[in-house]
Amino acid sequence: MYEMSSNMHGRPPRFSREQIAQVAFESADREGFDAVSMRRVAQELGAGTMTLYSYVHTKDELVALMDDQLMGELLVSEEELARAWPDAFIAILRQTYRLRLKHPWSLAAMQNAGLGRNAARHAEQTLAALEGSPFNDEQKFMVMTVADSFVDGHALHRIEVTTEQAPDAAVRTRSLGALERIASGPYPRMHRSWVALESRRPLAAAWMDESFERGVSAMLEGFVRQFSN
Amino acid sequence: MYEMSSNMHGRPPRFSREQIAQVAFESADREGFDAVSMRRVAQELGAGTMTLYSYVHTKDELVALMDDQLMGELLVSEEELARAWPDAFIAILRQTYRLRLKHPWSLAAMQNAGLGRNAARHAEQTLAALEGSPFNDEQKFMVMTVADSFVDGHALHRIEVTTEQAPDAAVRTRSLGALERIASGPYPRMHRSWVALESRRPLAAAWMDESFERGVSAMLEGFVRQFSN
DNA sequence: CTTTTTATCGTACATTGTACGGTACCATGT
DNA sequence: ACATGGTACCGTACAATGTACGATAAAAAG
Repeated sequence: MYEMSSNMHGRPPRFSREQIAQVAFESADREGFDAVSMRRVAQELGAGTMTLYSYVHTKDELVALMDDQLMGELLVSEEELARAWPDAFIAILRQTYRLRLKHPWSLAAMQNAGLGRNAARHAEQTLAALEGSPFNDEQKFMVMTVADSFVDGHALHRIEVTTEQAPDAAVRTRSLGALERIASGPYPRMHRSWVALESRRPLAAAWMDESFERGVSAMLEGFVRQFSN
Repeated sequence: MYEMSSNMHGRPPRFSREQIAQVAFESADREGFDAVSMRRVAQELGAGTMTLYSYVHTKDELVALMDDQLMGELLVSEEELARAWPDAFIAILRQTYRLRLKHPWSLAAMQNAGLGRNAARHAEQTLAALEGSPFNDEQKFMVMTVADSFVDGHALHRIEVTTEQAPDAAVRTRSLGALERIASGPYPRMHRSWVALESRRPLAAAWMDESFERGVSAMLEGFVRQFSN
């Protein structure tokens, strides 16, 4: 589709789309997704704002490039893929999970991204990691879908809870923090579970990690049984 | 904390917070989450824009009210809760899933919402639905967390795919649509799975539903086995 | 009526995405 | 060497956003 570097017309570009995406990517990591504006990105590149629109039709397209860059970090070596089921598969899930937590904006960005090149490669690799599994092609696809859903959902909830930042948030929104609400309201079971949890510190991170791991293995175990009729 | 209707001072409010939240809620359903602005909501109420700020400190607080209203739709009758494990629990998961699909904006809204009153009630009910299960208190909490993660993640992915609207989207973002990319690139396994899927039409909705159902039961089955050591 | 308290809302400002149009630049054709 | 045409560059402008500020209006309490 694209003409190559021969047969060039007009002024050559100063940047590449990947460069621009990278700057936006790092900006999102540092200042948060909402802080990524066309003006800011352009400024960090030392360019005028509207210059970006020579590289990108719309901001959504820039976001899609960011997402593609992110998914690139998920690609895995061939040796990694060759590991026996279910190790390679679970390793990919863990890596995806870590990536979502490291770049919390990616879950919001995803919405306007579509299936990029690296996302497709990642999916292909995920299917490859299911090679030794007892599933057929359609089942593999479903297991992948379900597992990805769980990974992203778990990351989403974890980010949500973690981002519920310090003490003034409750005041700012005039709503109670989660703990005060549970403690002060008629939520006996929530309270019981909370107490049961408190005896097993540390709470937040380690418990979330265990929850993730158990979720993954429960799901896989269930699928193996379900698809072995 | 709050004074009751006796002992009132000053001008009485024209609206209630719930009213305002409802208008915003319906607006989000009709025009999408991004279309919900303070100006629009105020206009639909027949009020000046800044009037809203007598009811709400910030837009995030309005979003939190919308989320609370949403979670209210999840509350379930006592008879429903009394059903034998795992029926009540699965029923709640299905209902949550349907609600997420019906109000796709809710996943984005959640991010700035925090644990509202109805969300806490919903969690309490979810734990109650686990009453006959073989899990202890801490395990119940984890099963709930994991299940909710899966439900929301599945809805997130499904919305993402569904919203990838018609044919001009690919042009608009200069990126290929998912199908063209899979068809045209080196993604043999994706292609195979896709072919395997095409023989089982209808594709989108029914397959997603099955994927959801299988994911839920796989996960529960796995948890039961895992927690029965 | 006066005072106190609260609701209402017009104006203003900073920030956003991006349409428009002009200018600068470079490879190519003559 | 020069003209041509295509592309990058970017200043300006506009509509829309959240919301701070302060004036005004209204209703209840004294």
